[in-house]
Amino acid sequence: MLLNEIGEANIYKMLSDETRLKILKLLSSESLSVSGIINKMGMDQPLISHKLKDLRENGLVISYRSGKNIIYKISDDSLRNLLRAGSEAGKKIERICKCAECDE
Amino acid sequence: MLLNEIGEANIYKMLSDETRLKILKLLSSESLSVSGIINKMGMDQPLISHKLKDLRENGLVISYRSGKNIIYKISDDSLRNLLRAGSEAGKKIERICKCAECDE
DNA sequence: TTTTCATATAAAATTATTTTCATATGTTAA
DNA sequence: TTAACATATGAAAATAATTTTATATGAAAA
Repeated sequence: MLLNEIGEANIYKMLSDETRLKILKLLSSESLSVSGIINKMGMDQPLISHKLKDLRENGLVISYRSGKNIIYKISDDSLRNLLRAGSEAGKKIERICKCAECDE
Repeated sequence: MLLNEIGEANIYKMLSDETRLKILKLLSSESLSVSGIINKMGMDQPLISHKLKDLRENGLVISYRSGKNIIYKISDDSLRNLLRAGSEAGKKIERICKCAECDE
């Protein structure tokens, strides 16, 4: 991951990975520990940790320790709006593609 | 580019590339021919054509011929909302990163 | 009907991302 | 202070995306 450049495209890059996107969606409704996330996602611990690192280093999530656990939460409400807009657009585009000539 | 799977993450993938993002932003305010885009972007023709193909095959833009030229336009208004939400979130996250411990 | 212009495409070369595996670190419980 | 737990990290392996170069296609003008 290229961490040095910060910018809008980076946010999209973070969301472009299915795993990171799922994690962020989980965190958009509740804060969770790493093991909480691992459970809900059913994926390997190091993979989840790497994805969390990506999200953290790009500022999309924030973490803090609570006893044994590290809790992750979404960093800003504007990301919830972004997720909404993305899922809106996703539906629309999907419909467009069903009829038209994209992918041909 | 993996074209077979369609989905939300794909839209984000399209926007995660600076060049594609710039093109889409251009097209969000006006329809343009390929050469129009090439001029505004100052980049090589095959590169732009490839990026347009990505965007087209993923349903984010639509094209039609007009005389000698091929005109590209954004496929749906929901993408304009998405771009707005993305740039909002971008600004917020940038601010968060300026203070906090991301990227450390 | 050949030439020109605008755009697209294929294939190779380059570069980046993702995943996995092995291991390290730091906190708490014993 | 050792053992156990939760999480992070590094490095290799696997996979994917981007860029470039060269060439093809197809519409329109000559």
